[in-house]
Amino acid sequence: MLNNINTIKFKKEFFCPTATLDCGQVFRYKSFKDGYLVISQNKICYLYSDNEYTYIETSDTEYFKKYFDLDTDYNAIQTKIKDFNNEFINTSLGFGKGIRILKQDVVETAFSFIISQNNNIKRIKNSIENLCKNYGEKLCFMGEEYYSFPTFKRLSTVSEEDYKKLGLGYRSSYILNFAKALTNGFDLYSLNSLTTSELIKELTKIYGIGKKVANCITLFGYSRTDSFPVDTWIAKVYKQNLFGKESNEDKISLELVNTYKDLSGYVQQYLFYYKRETEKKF
DNA sequence: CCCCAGGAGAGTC
DNA sequence: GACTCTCATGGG
Repeated sequence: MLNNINTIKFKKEFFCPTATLDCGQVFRYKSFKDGYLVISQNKICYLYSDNEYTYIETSDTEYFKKYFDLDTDYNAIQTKIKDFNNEFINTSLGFGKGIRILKQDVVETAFSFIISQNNNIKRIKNSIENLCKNYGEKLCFMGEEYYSFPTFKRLSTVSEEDYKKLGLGYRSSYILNFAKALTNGFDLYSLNSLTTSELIKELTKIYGIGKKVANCITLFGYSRTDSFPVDTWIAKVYKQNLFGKESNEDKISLELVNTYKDLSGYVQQYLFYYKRETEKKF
């Protein structure tokens, strides 16, 4: 089979590989040559940039054009956010200027963020990588081996003990339960007609998915930018830098969505990336 | 030993 | 509805 690799070229100003990958929305990427290999489902691309452009080399050009949200005008989005005249947020816009919100597969996103709870990003990456290595399909791109994200059917046949051996801890039962539900006909794709709040309500019915993870799934898996996931970093930035008064994470999320509406997801990512990059300890 | 990490479920009131 | 405790696991 012949895999033609094409190159997509895009202005670098609003598309920075590092900012887009390190802002916490995605876990399957690794350094490669002058950039990164980015993997989604069973697809892969080589992402890198020079002084002026960011390049995507892949044999799935249409998939990654959509994945990297190349039809959205991030300059216009930043302009709208600036109208709120919040000094700290505006600083974060400059810091994370090259962030783009990825349009990821909803099933992969759901499994990934179930694993993410009460966990750190390094361990999350390792856990997901281990899932793919053990239960995904081995593939090859530019001489590099990589693994597809496992099907939920495959994941439904793994034992809870084997998940624990991968280091998934108490999340093992969540993963197994969710995989079985999908195998039994629970269809995440069919929920796309729901509003964002209806979606969150449905998602939180799943054992192991709470408000925060549900907001990540609606934002990154369903492209609902009227979502505002509140994790430890956002709770911290809300209190310390936005001087918010709420202390309950669910209330914080509702307040921020009520304020930023369809811009919520963008604001969330700019804030998360800025706060974490300037204060993280590793 | 402590605390923390992109939290959520179960129990209590 | 709210608060609180516990849940694996690795790292600082």
